[in-house]
Amino acid sequence: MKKILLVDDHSIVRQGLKNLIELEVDLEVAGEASSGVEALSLVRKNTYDIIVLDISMPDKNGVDTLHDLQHIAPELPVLILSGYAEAQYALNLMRSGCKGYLSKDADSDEIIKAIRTIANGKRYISVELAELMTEQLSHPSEKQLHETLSDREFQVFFKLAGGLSPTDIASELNISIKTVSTYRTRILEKMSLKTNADLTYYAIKNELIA
Amino acid sequence: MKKILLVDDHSIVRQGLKNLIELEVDLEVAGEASSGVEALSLVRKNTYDIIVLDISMPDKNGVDTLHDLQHIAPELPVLILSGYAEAQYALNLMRSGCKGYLSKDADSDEIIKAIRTIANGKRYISVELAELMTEQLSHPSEKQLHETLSDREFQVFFKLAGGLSPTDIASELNISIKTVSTYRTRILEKMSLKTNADLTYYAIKNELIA
DNA sequence: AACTTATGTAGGACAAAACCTGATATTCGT
DNA sequence: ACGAATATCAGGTTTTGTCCTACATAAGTT
Repeated sequence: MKKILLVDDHSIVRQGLKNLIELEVDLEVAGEASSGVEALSLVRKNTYDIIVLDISMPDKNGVDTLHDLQHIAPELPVLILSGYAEAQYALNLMRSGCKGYLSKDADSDEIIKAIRTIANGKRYISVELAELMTEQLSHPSEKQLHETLSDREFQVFFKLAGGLSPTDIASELNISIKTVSTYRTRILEKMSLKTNADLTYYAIKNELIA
Repeated sequence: MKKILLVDDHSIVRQGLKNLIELEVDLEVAGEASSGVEALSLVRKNTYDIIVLDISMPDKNGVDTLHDLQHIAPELPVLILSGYAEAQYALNLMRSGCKGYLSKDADSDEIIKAIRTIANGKRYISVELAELMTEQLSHPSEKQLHETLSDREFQVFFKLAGGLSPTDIASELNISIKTVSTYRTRILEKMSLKTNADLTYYAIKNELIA
């Protein structure tokens, strides 16, 4: 009987997972936490075979929680559940030591399968994630995404993220708009992003802009 | 027996809600949809007493779905479930005609209470929301910027902030790009902002997008 | 009722940006 | 030192988007 710790700030989600899990004879929900802090304290007190962790929680997000878990219980395997299909998040998390990453809209079977695989000490890689990883292998890096940018690219990235138009950027840097456009393409490519809004998003989340 | 239609792209969430609901003798889940499109088609075919709608869904987000629902079934009351912190959104959505607004981390009792209240033709206002509204009433001048947007403007604002191109938006809403552009101008004007990046920034800082 | 403002909608002219493609530099591994 | 990879730069073409204008209807005011 594998003991599972569920961590998600939404009780409905926990409820849903619990239900799924209780249909399985070899799995049981041995604990629930609605926050990262609570999760850490449970892990200190009890033993579990696997922890299912939501990445986006208010007080202490999944990323930080995962990070701390690596210290207090490095052997405890973690399955990350994500609300979004956030691509590169996944890779960062896998590198940070989680054993699997699934989007919340994965179907029930896949979730159960992932839990079981991970509880048995293996890694679980979804099809989407596998694709992403091979894609990333073509431009591998331990660096932060934006650190792989060249000097010039970073300049442009920064300005685009701040909402400057290509025209303005071109004139500030004394280069052609075409050039700016080329950099933009490369930046998006390197960072696996799609739109300027993604750049802004990234810059805010990484505190490159206030 | 009140018939409920659940709309959420995460099967786990539906599962969780279903469980809660099935403990109540007077409520039953009469349908489930995992997307806005599916929800609309179910609403055309069957009758329900209430629809519980997640705002953040991939194909057609809750804002748009709510908008369409007002046309095909103006009498059908809607309870919006939101993943994000209540506040911001709520007022816009209430104006757009939903009968209640709850965050997903509301506790079970509150969710059931909201469903029941709304299914009986009343509005459900959570304590937080009520506070917000009275606050608004006492200082009407201090409206959040985005609350001054019209229905349509808000739809477009949301999409622009998320990085959708005018072309995409036009096609999603079945209006001309020119119209989208007009809305954009009005949005920027009303909010005293300048660029799309500002919109993204605003949306992130105000937790309209995660 | 007359008048004003807000809203939803586009057309056309023009401007801007994206995309594809290709040319020089520059840097780096071995 | 030399070839490979990376960075810097743009032209041409096509796609997109913006801006200004306009109009009908709804809603609100005097």
